[in-house]
Amino acid sequence: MTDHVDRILAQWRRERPDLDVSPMAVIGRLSRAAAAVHGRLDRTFAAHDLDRGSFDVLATLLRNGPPHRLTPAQLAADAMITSAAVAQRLNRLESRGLVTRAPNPDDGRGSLVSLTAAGKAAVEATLPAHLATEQELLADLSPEERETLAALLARVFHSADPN
Amino acid sequence: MTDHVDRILAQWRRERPDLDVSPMAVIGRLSRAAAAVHGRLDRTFAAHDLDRGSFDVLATLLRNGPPHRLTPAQLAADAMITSAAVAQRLNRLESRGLVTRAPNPDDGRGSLVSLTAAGKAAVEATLPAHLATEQELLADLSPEERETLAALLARVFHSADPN
DNA sequence: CAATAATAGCTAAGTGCTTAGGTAAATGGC
DNA sequence: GCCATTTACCTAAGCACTTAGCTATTATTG
Repeated sequence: MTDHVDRILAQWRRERPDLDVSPMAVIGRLSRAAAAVHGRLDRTFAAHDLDRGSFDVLATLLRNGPPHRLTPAQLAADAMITSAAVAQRLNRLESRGLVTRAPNPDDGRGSLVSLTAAGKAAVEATLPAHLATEQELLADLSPEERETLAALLARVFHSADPN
Repeated sequence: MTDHVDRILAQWRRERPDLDVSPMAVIGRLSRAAAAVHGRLDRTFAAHDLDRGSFDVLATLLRNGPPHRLTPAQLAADAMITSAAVAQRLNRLESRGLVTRAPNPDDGRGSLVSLTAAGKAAVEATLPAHLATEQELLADLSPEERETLAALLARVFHSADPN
């Protein structure tokens, strides 16, 4: 019942009993859980010749519905990354023929990114395995516990990123 | 009461009602919460002329107690990173005079990393602000909720990284 | 309506990780 | 006691992000 974070806390309490290190119990486990989960998800993506960033872009285009077309700025906001990172993800995806870029007829500065048939096929082939991996990661939690965890994480997110 | 992840789930349910996307509610919020929390923590580190990786190494040495000395392998295991990443963190810290490397008398292959006085001062100066930031991130959660969150995250971690 | 400011998207350079692969020392089997 | 294997640590190269800074277009404002 005692994990790595428990041992870290015990060390702090021994060396610095004057400090309240209790928040580390939560934040430390948040970091480690996210890192471990990402490692596991990445294995599934790699098994389908994708990486997390590429899947993220393709899935965003797919779930937005036909005609599976978004601006780079929309993709950046959705993925919580910079527009420069989106440009580089799109370079990779475009060179693999999974998306195409076309000028935006409504805005001469912008472009529109579309899912190709191959891109749609790639994301649709990966999606069930990805969801199965996520199910597997949550298999030990009851529906109520999942609900609780999601709600608590949403509140932490809000504290870290108000607005 | 509806956040970005809720909107993502609604899109999936409209486009792909055949799929059970419920695990995304948890995993998506875990990713986003961790990213937002890291962003907030990094601001505090930057305000004290450190980055997360450097602070992590210095704090690990400090909380292990006198003589504040560990092997690179111990630091790698603690931080869940490769030994190559530790070597690079140590290069940076050593060049700033915050740690020193010395040959390990008990093992000719290895070295021992020690916190310098300047390194100890740097981490001790940063620690209270770091803990205050963590407290701030959890301010909206009751002690019971923090306990619940930590326990649920520990179980997710265990599913993602058994052993 | 011209000048200024803001916006969209890109490339280039910097950062910190990973994987790959090298060297040197310790360990284990025979 | 030797040789093969393992271990500890490192550098180098690759990767995906960030920040900085560019160009082109659109929006604003006097």
